[in-house]
Amino acid sequence: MCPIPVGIKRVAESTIHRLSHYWRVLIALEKEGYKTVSSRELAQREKLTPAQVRKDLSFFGSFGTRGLGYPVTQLKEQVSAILGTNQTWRVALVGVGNMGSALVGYKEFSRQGFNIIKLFDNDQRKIGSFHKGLIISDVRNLEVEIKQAGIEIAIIAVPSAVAQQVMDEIAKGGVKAILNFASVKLKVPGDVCIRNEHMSMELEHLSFALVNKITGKQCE
Amino acid sequence: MCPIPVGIKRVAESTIHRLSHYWRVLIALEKEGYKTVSSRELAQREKLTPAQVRKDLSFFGSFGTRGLGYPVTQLKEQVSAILGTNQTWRVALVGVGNMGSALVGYKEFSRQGFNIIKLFDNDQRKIGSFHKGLIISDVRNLEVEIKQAGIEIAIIAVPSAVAQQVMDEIAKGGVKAILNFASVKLKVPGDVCIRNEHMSMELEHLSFALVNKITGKQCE
DNA sequence: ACTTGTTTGTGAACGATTTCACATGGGCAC
DNA sequence: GTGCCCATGTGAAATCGTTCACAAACAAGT
Repeated sequence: MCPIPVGIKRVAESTIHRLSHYWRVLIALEKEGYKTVSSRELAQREKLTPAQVRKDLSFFGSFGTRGLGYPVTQLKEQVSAILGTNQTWRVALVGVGNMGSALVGYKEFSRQGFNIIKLFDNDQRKIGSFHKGLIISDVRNLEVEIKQAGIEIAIIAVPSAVAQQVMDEIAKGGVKAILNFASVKLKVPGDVCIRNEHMSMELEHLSFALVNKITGKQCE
Repeated sequence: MCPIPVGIKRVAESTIHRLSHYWRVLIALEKEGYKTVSSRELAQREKLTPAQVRKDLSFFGSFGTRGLGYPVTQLKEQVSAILGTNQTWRVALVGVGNMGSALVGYKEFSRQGFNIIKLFDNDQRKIGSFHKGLIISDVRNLEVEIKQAGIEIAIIAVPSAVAQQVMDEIAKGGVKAILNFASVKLKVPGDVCIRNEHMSMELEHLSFALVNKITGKQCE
């Protein structure tokens, strides 16, 4: 909702989101052999305006060369450092059900440095068993085991009814970043950052679009 | 990005999103026995301002009674009609892999009227077999079978590399609403509405928050 | 019926984000 | 070294979204 303080200035939520896009484009450009790239080219690939690209980047520093553009590899690394994707993160996943299992197997997470290293569930039949090489721990030990493993990010993939409860334990465990797949609004301590992945809401947006005959670009 | 024309006026993207939230709250309120609800109460439950709630709703009509508030059941139904969740939708899922399987089993979709009635994959070993009661069709028949089944919404859960290709077939099949789980920007015809579920990007947002020591509320 | 209290609906003010437009400065050719 | 070209970086303007503040309207009580 409100902008995010970084240092003194404030970044727009949307800027961070676009940064993720830039990062992906830069990786692609590097593969394609580009040495430098202009804000125009970068913008075209993401259907944005060149001005937007320059504003976004200039917020974090002066990465380009006038008359030339941005050095691809270098910018890629700088964006990566800003996003924190130049390091690996220790991730715990709570709820090894339908969705949870899929997320454990989701290659892209680990490929980008998000390593799921702990699994939790409340089902006695699952606890103690292995899932894709990881043992499933009892959710009742969340707080302790999260601390021991030095978990930095937690993914909540439990039924909505117990999500808040799980959330509270995770917070007690000192985790400051949470990705929530349960479709409820969770109460979080002031120093915890939570992102919601509300899949049903995206479908509702689509049905809204269909009912109201929204077209194409206007819908994203 | 840009606002969405509904009739003549334009709705903000964020308004639609909040409408989904209101709908959920209204369902809960109805269960709790509320007959009417004020914008203040509604706002509190979603951590918004009363003015925001009134602006959002007033965009679509005049649903409340001054001095009293909004009639819960009636408003719930009106919001539902606006969102298109008062009807059922025929959904196809392409890519019965890790994520795809999880989505088929995701109860909340069907509970809200989004019925996955067709599955597609390109893996010969899967084609023809049953998955949760649905037969898996050959992705090469996408266009035809989608038309035959009268599919209205498609979910793309295939590897990024083939997502665009699948997208094109879906568009040929006449589907106007797409939920995309592949982490690439897809080119879509002007009259197709696409929503992206980029899970890695949410994690990147979290790692950004951790690196930059963003706190709590500022992060959502 | 009149008055009082409450809450909606909305124009106007405000704040945030995007786009514009141009001065600035580096590369490159001669 | 000089001059031209080009793309960045950035204030200023425009657009978009949120909040404020209040008039209008309805309910309830007397």
